[in-house]
Amino acid sequence: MLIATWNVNSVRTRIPRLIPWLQQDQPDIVCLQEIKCTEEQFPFKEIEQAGYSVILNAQKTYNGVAILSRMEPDDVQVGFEYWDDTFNGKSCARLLSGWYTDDEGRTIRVVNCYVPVGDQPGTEKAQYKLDWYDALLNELTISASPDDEIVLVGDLNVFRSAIDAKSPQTYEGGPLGYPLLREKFDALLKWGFHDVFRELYPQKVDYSWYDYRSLGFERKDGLRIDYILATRPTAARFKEVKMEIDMRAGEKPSDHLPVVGLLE
DNA sequence: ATGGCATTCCGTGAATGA
Repeated sequence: MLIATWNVNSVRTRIPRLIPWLQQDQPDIVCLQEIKCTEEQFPFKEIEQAGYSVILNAQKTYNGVAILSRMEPDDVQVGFEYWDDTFNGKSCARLLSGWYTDDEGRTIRVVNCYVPVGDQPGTEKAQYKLDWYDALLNELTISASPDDEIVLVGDLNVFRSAIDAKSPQTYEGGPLGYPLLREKFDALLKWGFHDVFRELYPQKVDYSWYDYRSLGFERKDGLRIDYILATRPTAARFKEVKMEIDMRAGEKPSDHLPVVGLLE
């Protein structure tokens, strides 16, 4: 089974890249972030015609997450159950969970996250990001066990260490990499998640995002900020994780590329 | 040291992103 995560930076704009990719790779479960549209605006027709069911936590203009799947979900949780995800008085659509049963009858909980980007450490936006991580861990602590089959994926907006950045000096100490933020990420690992890519490939240098503004892709200057995390029993079944670098090239790419895991 | 590109909207520049 293939499980993918992709920050598409507008699902409507990305349809000409998304549909051929779905048809070619045939991922079984696809978690999208930054769909940037309401449910009414969502391109159901094209995606359903490609053979996918859709669940949504949608929002006008900003954020928004979706899970596409070749099988129907058994259950859905839209957003947080135990926290009000609001920033500057506006409700944010950044979290969506679905439960899926594979051919062998195993049910997996898939948690799709679009973590706030934040801002320089110490700012209000940075605090919202740290609070978001706390709320996510709280949800899991209440409603799940590290022995469950769980895959937590998405744009987690943090790079773990120097190996996850081409120019760590550019990004170190900024919105995506400082000690307090990494403590929050590490708390997920401590709870029981495994960074599947890094555990499969301890030395591999691969990035999931390249800045549009500084022509990061052309300079091969990226960050690994999109992740597939899994609990122990599930992590042990991942045989491969691939960054789809070709999707960053060509016409109208997202600034993020799809990360695809092969689950046996 | 700076800015650069892409996306959205009751838009014609501002806000947001990482």
